[in-house]
Amino acid sequence: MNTTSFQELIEKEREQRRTYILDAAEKLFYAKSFTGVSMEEIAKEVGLNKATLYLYFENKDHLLFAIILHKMKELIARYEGCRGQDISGREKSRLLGTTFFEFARENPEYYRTIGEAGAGVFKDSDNPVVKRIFELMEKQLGMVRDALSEGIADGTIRDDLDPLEMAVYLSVMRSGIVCLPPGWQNVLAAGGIGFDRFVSDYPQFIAGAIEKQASVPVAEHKKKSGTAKKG
Amino acid sequence: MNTTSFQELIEKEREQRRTYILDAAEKLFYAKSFTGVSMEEIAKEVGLNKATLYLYFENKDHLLFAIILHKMKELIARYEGCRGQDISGREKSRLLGTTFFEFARENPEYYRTIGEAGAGVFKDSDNPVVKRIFELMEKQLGMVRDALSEGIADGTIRDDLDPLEMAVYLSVMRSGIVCLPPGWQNVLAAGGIGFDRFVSDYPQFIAGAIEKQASVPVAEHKKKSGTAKKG
Amino acid sequence: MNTTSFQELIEKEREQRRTYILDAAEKLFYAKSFTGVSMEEIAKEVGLNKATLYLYFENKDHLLFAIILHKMKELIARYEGCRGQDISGREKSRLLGTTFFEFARENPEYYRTIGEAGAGVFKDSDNPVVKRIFELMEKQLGMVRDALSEGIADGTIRDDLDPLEMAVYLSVMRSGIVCLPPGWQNVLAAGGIGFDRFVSDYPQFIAGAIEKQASVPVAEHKKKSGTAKKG
Amino acid sequence: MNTTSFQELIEKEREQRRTYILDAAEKLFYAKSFTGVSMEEIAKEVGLNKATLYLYFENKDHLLFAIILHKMKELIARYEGCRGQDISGREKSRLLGTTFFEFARENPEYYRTIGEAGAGVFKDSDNPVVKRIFELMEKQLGMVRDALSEGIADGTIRDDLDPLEMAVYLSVMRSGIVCLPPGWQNVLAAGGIGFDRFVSDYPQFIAGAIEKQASVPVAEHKKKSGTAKKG
DNA sequence: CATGAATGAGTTTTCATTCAT
DNA sequence: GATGAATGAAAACTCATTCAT
Repeated sequence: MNTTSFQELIEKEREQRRTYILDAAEKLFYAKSFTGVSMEEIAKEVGLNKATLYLYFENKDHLLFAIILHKMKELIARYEGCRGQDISGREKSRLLGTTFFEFARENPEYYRTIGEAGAGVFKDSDNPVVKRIFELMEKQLGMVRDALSEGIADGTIRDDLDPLEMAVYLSVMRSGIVCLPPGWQNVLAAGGIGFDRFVSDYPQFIAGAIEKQASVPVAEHKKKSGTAKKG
Repeated sequence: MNTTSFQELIEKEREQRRTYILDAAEKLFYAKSFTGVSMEEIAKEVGLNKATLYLYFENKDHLLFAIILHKMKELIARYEGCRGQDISGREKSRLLGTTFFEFARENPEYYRTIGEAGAGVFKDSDNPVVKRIFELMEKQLGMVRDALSEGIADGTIRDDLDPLEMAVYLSVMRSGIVCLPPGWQNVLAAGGIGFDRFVSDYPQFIAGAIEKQASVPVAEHKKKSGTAKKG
Repeated sequence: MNTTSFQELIEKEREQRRTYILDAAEKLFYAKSFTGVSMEEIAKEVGLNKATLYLYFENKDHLLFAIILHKMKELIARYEGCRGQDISGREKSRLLGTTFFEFARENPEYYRTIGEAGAGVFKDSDNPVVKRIFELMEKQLGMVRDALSEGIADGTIRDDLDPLEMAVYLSVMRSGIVCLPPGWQNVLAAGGIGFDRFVSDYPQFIAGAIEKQASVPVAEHKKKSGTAKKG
Repeated sequence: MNTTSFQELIEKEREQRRTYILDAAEKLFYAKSFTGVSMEEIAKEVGLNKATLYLYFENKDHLLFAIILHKMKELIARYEGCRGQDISGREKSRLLGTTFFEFARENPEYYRTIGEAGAGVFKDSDNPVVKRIFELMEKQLGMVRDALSEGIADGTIRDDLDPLEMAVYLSVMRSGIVCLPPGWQNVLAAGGIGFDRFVSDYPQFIAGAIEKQASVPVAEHKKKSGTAKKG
């Protein structure tokens, strides 16, 4: 019995070719930058004619969009893998963070690339692909927010801030870390702190910002007025 | 008595013209983007010949460098204005944060612009100007770190993390916030959280991450299995 | 009884598809221009593959040729409909003119399109299709000429000019009118003369150029020096 | 005494270079067609870099515009040379016609070229250059109309048609003649009528269409049936 | 017959940069 | 010092056309 029709085979092959192109483009974008790579180069890399690329992607922008879409879906899939576990909201949030950093380590140049491509690429917000990207962004943030909401409900996450807001703080932080500009990276290194340690110390740093505290932190004390400098 | 020599006068004029050019370039870069603006446009804006720009700046890149340098110096100057106040390290750190956000609000496009210009601009790290920029980055971070160190010393800042590391976490967070990508900004807005609130809530969020805690946070507990949801 | 063989059926279908393509191409050419329309667009319009078009027309040029051929045949058919009427050569010539303008009004974009496509399309004058077009041009002109000849014979058309030559003058004029460039059209409009009036006044204008005059026109006389202004 | 300032010299040189470019472009456009010539070719022809062309003309279109403008001005200048002569309106109109054909013979490819370029080039009717072209068109037509008006006044031109309308008829005819498509040209040749004769016979042809007639033309009469349907 | 895929050659335009004056 | 002129290199995108299936 023929389970895959001829049509499906054709379609599959086409999809594969698209993937080849995408992979080549991705590789080149990472090596240089989005604007730094020409369609010509990409074409040469895949061994296709420049014009052929336009049969698969209507735009240079759309190449980037496709990459972004792909990566977002992958990350969301991993996030979804974290669902349904019997853990506290706090744990779940941490798990999402770990998942993210794992993903980022596997795609070290991805975030830098889209950061540099700049928001200008998404200018045409009517474009369905751009819309889809925004939707996925929302979905991703929503998953982080949901974990936090659970944590608020189960008392493991602070309840004095909006969970969506916190989700964005966390996301900003996480992507900021994986995109750490070389200047800062150098300073850290000069201070004896490698990038890996920087990443692995992060959960400890952020914990206090999101967990529900048993009691109030040590009160502020004026350096001046205070007789005791430290206690 | 003529205290300024002829040479100095010449020099001063030259400096002034440099500033004119820089101002024009800045304005245009913000309005479009670094790559989106041509030397031609800048020249037209200042009313000079395109070639003349090259008498003041060896490169288009150097225009950007000069802007960055200028802004960094300005911010550092403000940071320095925070020194010598008789406040706790915690307070000082907060003050630096506030200073930063104030500065960012006054230069709303600056961070976006250099973010989009991308790290690629700094490729030539042998260039003395690039080196200088990296030095100032280090200096800036150093000032944040110093405030944190003071806080560690006076017991207002947690002492289980390296202050330099924390300084970078904070910087990442702060610049991430002021460069919040439109996608996330939209999601926040959809959730009823305006950008201003997002910025002003930030200190409350981050406080727990940097302050010294009086006691351990609430322990993790199983969400489901736990009889008590919240204790 | 089956009078049409299988072969003929096939042929008929093929002819039909050719017509579909032609119609689509015509429509698009009129809407934009010959060069402004791509084979891709035409293919999409008919719902066929681009390559398929080349099974029916060896060239993009040949698409235009076929359209021209078709239109010429149609016009010739109408011209032929004017034959055999019991009217003077003068009347017949006028009738042909009316027929032409009627045809032009029904195909408002046709003449503009081929005008813009330019004579360059017919460069390859060895091509049989191009030859055929030239033949039909000749035939068309011949019909106008014949009407004029009849008129010369019956005394309704001036006899001091070669009828073929006059036929070309008339044709030039007619096609010039239906292709009136927008610039002139605007000037006319500004002078209060609409295009329709311009067309309908034409016969009155041209009449004097072709009819046999009973007597010599008023002699030229000096405007200023002349004592008598008009004789 | 220096009557031409340095500025003027510079300006003059620039103008000269513009003219060089224009001449080259004109030559090439005539040899092929407007769309058939690339900026590259033009640049090569003048021995300049492609980019340099854009310093003198903002567009490929503007190259054509400049050529058109130049030619129109030249023709208008010649038309103006026909003014103030002490001749009848009829004579003046004829003179303008002769002037036009002379001009056209000196610029044999010009009219064909702009005809083929098509009205599409003037799409952007807001463009000041396009506007200027339209103005000159109007001016040109106006001059023909004025001659006819004079003729109407002095009784040498028929007075039953609007002079502007007649001016357009004449202009259509004239430009149609100089742009005579090769197909028709061939037919004429086959009939033993060379292009030159075709042009030189034209005044005789058109005379009856514009001159005031002393009497009514010979009435129509039925060719065959003879008895006269119309009396 | 029909088509999906592929392409080579081209097009206009842009830009940072240099150099003679 | 300032500039008008010039340019080489590139870049994104298009299109008529071919060919294997």
